[in-house]
Amino acid sequence: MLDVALISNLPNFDDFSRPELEAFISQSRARHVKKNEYFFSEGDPAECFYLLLDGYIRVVRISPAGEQVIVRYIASNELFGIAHAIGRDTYPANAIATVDCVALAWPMSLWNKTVQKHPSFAQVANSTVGSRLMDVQERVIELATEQVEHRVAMALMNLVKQTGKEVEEGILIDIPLTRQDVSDMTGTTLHTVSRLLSGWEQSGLVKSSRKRVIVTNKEKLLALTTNGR
DNA sequence: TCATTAATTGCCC
DNA sequence: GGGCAATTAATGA
Repeated sequence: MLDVALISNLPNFDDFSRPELEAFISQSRARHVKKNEYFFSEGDPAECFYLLLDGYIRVVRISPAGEQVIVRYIASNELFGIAHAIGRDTYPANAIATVDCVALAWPMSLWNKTVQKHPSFAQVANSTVGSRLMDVQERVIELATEQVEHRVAMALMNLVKQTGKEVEEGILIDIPLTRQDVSDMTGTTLHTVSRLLSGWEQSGLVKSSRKRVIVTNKEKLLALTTNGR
């Protein structure tokens, strides 16, 4: 089976034997979701957990004021929709395909069994939950205390880490990314983001065009994330 | 080509 | 910095 070769190297499956892995995968269903369509919405019953094979997903919540907030992006080979790992039976946010995506979906009823039987899987699940929690906490502090310029620089660096792709001019953030998206991540407005990016483009830190951002000077951008004032 | 969606900029708070 | 409006640019049907 093609899928086995694709994922057998992931740390999630270190302690699966080949037949175990094949059996596990045979219980999943491949789900293709087109750009801008939903894997699931906030509050939906958490019927499945997923492993993203290809694409990028943005995790979005709607604030009480009705504004959309991009909580994070999910890249390929990450688990998502793992509501049971945090003791929920509904999904805590919307998961929207940023580009065309392919994921494997397992019925949530398999979650407990899998975690109990396979420490490697449990460990990846735990560290996924843990590092996402850390991210959220860091961002709450950031939003409350840091300058906008600092936050935007931080958001771009995180995207570089997750989705960065080497190109001639620098590192491309490999998802369609609008100014609006960046402002939804950093709690600013698209205007401010546009102005910041224009300024950075002038000084040679980034290069941007419609839905595309290339970081041309990672060091300087990184410097903005550490002092920022 | 036209309609839609994104991005920029200037002005004011 | 944010909000708004006008303008321009890119894109996809």
